[in-house]
Amino acid sequence: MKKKISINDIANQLGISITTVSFILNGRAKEKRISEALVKKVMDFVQEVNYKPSSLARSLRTGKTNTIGLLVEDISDPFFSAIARSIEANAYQNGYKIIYSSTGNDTEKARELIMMYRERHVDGYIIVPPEGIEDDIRSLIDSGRPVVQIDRYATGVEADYVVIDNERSAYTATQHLIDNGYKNVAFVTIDSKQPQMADRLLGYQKAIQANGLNAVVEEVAYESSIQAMQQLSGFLDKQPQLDAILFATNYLCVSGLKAMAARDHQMLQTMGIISFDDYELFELHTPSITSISQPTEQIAEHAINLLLTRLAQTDTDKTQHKIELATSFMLRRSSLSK
Amino acid sequence: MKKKISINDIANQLGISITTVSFILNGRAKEKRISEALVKKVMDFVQEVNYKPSSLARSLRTGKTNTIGLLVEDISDPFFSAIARSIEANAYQNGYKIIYSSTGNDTEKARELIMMYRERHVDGYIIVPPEGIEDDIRSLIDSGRPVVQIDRYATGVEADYVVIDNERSAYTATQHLIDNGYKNVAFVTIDSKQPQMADRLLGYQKAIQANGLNAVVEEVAYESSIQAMQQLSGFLDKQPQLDAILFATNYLCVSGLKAMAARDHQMLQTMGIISFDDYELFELHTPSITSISQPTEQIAEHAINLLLTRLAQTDTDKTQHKIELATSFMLRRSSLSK
DNA sequence: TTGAAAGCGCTACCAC
DNA sequence: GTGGTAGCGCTTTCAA
Repeated sequence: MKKKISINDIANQLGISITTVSFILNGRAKEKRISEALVKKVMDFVQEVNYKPSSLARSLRTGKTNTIGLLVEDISDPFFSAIARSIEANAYQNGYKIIYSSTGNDTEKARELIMMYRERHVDGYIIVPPEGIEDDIRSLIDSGRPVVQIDRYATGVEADYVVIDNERSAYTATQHLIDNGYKNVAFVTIDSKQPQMADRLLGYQKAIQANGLNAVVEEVAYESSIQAMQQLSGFLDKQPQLDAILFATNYLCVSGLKAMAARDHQMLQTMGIISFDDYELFELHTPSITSISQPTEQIAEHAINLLLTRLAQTDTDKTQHKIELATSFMLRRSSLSK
Repeated sequence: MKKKISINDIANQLGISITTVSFILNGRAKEKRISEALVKKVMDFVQEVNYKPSSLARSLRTGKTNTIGLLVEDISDPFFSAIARSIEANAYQNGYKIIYSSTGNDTEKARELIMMYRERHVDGYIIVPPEGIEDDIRSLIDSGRPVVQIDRYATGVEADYVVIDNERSAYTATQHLIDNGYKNVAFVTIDSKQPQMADRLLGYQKAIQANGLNAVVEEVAYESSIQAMQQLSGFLDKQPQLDAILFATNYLCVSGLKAMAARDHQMLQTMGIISFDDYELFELHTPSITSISQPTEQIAEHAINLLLTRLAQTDTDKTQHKIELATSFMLRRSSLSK
């Protein structure tokens, strides 16, 4: 099979030095004014023996691995896997490979993973930061490794980020429910102080306040779908006056739908429902579920572009780029007046 | 920050040779009978300066990168992302990192990706093989790189694989529909000759035949959800006698559900429906959708174990391991007699 | 028990 | 225009 041919072999076979071969291979032939004939000869030979430079040796020498570390909360979540898919496509187009991991939103695990990536000499990072990871991100930046955060951001860290307009989206959704005649709108969220959730809460609260209504907020300590369903079931019992719910994430909404379906099928028909993050089958649900859809492709594109730009520039630009994207309101049945 | 300390620095600081340091670091102190005192001294110092060996240099030297290449059809598909998640967890536990890509079931792209992985000196491969990739996989195996295929397998290649019992699952599902009184059961599949689809078709056909019924098979040239929906809509028009459908994949089922919902909401209630691959919201659909659920965790576990075993053994064991797992039949409303 | 030194394959500085 | 050669940081054989 492939006898693992090296640059040395090429040079020997052709009776020239490896330096020359290296220059030609790296497209610096012109610059070094190497004759066209030689260039062609080398290129042809390289083709013929199907020589591929060892990226390992190159990386060892240059310190660059052309690898990007992607750290999401959970790769099996449709929102994150959609982003992963776009990032991957973009990265490969630019000669970068992705190595990924799921943090499970666990700070310790995320910390370990960052260490591993560091050891592996990952060139840049795209991270969905869990709480408490601030110092690690800062340390990455300080040592010259670019980091782009997505979906949320660590507070007090000067790292680029790409997020959505959470407050406005929540406000609009809440107002929409109110406009459709709902008077007792609850907000079901997770037990987290991270900015994306804080902003969604804020948007909800502002809309409720602007309309002189009462805010009802339920924080779910999300551990499993079943446990969340139970908590939500209890919540529905205790708040019989509710006529609408805004869910802060799609998996909370799914748990909520299950809780309602299990209790009382009628409730599902009359309750006003909106979910953050779209889900393919929301459209097919009865009633179809209105959602706030995040532009996954745009998020991925901005993130990778930001990162590639930083990777390309040699000087360490300290300005922090903050990108906030708009969401799409997917209007369906569940939020209309009943 | 971290001044990138090397094994040389350690040796210098401690006034010993790098050989000794290397032995200690690689746990060969006993074997080399290095004094306890020295070992402790070195370990302490390593701790203190937080030294991490360069995996790059080590890889260059040893030829091992502790990286596994994962090639799936589409990482944003819930089935594949669930598998990816499990594989990742397992791999990390064993000191391996994952680098992944989506092939989009495109042979050319898959081929390129395998080349890239090869250049990167990936130690082993877990692949969902598209059609026409046989030679590339064979070449990988021949050059001593272990490959485990999942979900399907390239015909005529002696590479390990982990799949499910497609024929039996399809047979059981079809028989279940017939048992519930459906007489005109169609099979909706994709335009592919790959073994997993061929086996599902076979199971369906055998069940139909065993019951003396007529087989109706529709092959969808899946390009997009919308296009699939249109084709299925036309199919439903042309086959008004149908009373049940077995879908070969979950995305086909989703398209089918959309097609039915768009045409005639009544049809959704009376048609017998079963889908391959479970989908979280199938349970919440009205009616809830019966499905054939694949054991993603088991698939991932077997795949990674197979691979790690091969990676561990030095001799090239030529016996091909073929693992066929059972599916779970998720009985819900859509397949019961109406 | 420990150390010297040869490479793994490549890039880039400096000579000619 | 082309070539010698010094490393990048590590493992491992051989010697002491």
